[in-house]
Amino acid sequence: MSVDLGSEGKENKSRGDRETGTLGKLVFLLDLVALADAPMRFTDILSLSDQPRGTLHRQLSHLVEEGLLEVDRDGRYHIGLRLLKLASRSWARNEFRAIAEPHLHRLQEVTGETVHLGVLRGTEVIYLDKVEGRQSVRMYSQIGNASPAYCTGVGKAALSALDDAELEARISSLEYRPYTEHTIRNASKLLSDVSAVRGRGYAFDLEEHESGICCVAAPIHSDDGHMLAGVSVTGPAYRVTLEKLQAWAPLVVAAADSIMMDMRNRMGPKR
Amino acid sequence: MSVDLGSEGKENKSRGDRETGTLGKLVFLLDLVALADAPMRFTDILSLSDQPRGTLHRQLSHLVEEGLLEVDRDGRYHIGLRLLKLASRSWARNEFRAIAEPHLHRLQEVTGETVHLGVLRGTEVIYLDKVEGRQSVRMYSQIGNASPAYCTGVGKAALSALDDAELEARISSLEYRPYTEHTIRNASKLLSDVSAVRGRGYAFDLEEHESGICCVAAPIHSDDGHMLAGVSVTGPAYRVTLEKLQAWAPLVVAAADSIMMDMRNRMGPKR
DNA sequence: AATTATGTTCCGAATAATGGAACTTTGTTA
DNA sequence: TAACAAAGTTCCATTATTCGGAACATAATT
Repeated sequence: MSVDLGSEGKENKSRGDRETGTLGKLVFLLDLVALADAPMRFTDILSLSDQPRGTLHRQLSHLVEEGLLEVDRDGRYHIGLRLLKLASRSWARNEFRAIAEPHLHRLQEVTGETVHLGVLRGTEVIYLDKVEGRQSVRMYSQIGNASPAYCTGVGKAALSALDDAELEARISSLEYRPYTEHTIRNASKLLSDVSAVRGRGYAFDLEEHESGICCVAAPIHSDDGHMLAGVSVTGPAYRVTLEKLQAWAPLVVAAADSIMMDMRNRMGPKR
Repeated sequence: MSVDLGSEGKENKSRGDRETGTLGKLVFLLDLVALADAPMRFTDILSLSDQPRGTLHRQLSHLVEEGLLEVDRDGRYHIGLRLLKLASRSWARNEFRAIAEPHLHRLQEVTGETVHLGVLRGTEVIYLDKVEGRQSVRMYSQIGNASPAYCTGVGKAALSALDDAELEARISSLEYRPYTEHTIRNASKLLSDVSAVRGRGYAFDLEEHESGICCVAAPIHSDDGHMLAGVSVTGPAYRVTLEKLQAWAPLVVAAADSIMMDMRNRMGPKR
């Protein structure tokens, strides 16, 4: 049996590209509805999708019929619960997540801080799991969340496992949005940081994504380099100093290595 | 602003119905992959979907292109992380969930047992949130989970808010699978139980879905009856006696009422 | 009540999905 | 390791669905 984390998808289409195929158009609408800052009504969606009214109306109707979207009494569209059902089911059965879980807990206990597991998809990190201390609050909040790889520990760790050509290709045409004053702002800065990560075997995020939040992260990758991920220990800057992060680094790397080991074993000897 | 929980979808199609429309066929495949007991390869899916090989192959390819499915190196299909991203985002912004959250926590603290929030969809309950005590274990596990309404507290509570005609229509052609020896096995039994729930204002689940697990639940519904949901307090039978459940009932009902109140306020005076 | 903004339905034309068959790759057996 | 079988992929004329403009309904606003 093999680890059930799929390979990475195709390149991210630039947003400008017209979505192709019937499905592409529909998924574009799902994204539109899910990522909008506020719930949208028919006309709001109409103005964002350059479709004729009739067409859009039918597309939305189909999505609603299938339970992928829902419309409330005010005519506002929301992602349907059917997607939650699908996602939760697949999350629960995700083999990679299951393998990593005990290691995440161990890491959490040793460090006392929050532990994340994230997977690289293109230039985004999607968080697969999160283990916090006592406060059982909002565990879900981070799971499924997507963040740019260039400003997160897990992201930079995962990027460090790419070869130069692939790395270049991914990060050259990126928009480097400055989340904080410490956020990396261009490809060359990122390249040098990633090469430092390669050297020492782990990555830092020193308030680069969120002010006051730091982390150490180590890369996880399958033997064939097809799957890239990372583990991290995260905490508030006032409590988590650079010294502490450095002290934890070996533990994080060890956890990442253990996860890789378990994956290899689970897959059996072949390949 | 209104509560952002959509109305219920169309009736559940019986599984035998051939899915109609391009989207319907694709979603059917998503379900197939997500609900399968074990990961499936191309041929496995082929044998379950009565499509020609070429057709199925193209359909799966499209789903993979859009990130809705992923294929691992062994050719096994899995739900793509894109769905996790969509679902997590919409969950985080779900207004109904957000409104209910503080009430769930309060209920958890008072009772010391696990609290659930579930929404009725057809004859299924989909859990929207779960609050546990200290044991931080697998909080996620239940969220997004779907269970039959007829054997869960939340389900029976939600059903009790339907009028007779609607209730009849939903539960008459149901398959009553006996999960435990206490599971309700037919429509008439369910009807009488639901009418008891209507009388007292709350529902029990006495080991009807899972052996050793009991709960009390109270109904939540929008003014127009378009949205049906429920809150419950759940625990192991050895600790949670019928007496305790009865003692908690007023608290659960009060929590449900508070949630309804907050929803009304959030929606503003009109309607 | 009149008017405008918003949402829904229709139907010929345009486009994308279909499915059988040929082809390639991967795995199995002698 | 050669020969065979099973699994997976591509191709393309046919068929079914989607497209989109315009007419039709329904709410919201003045």
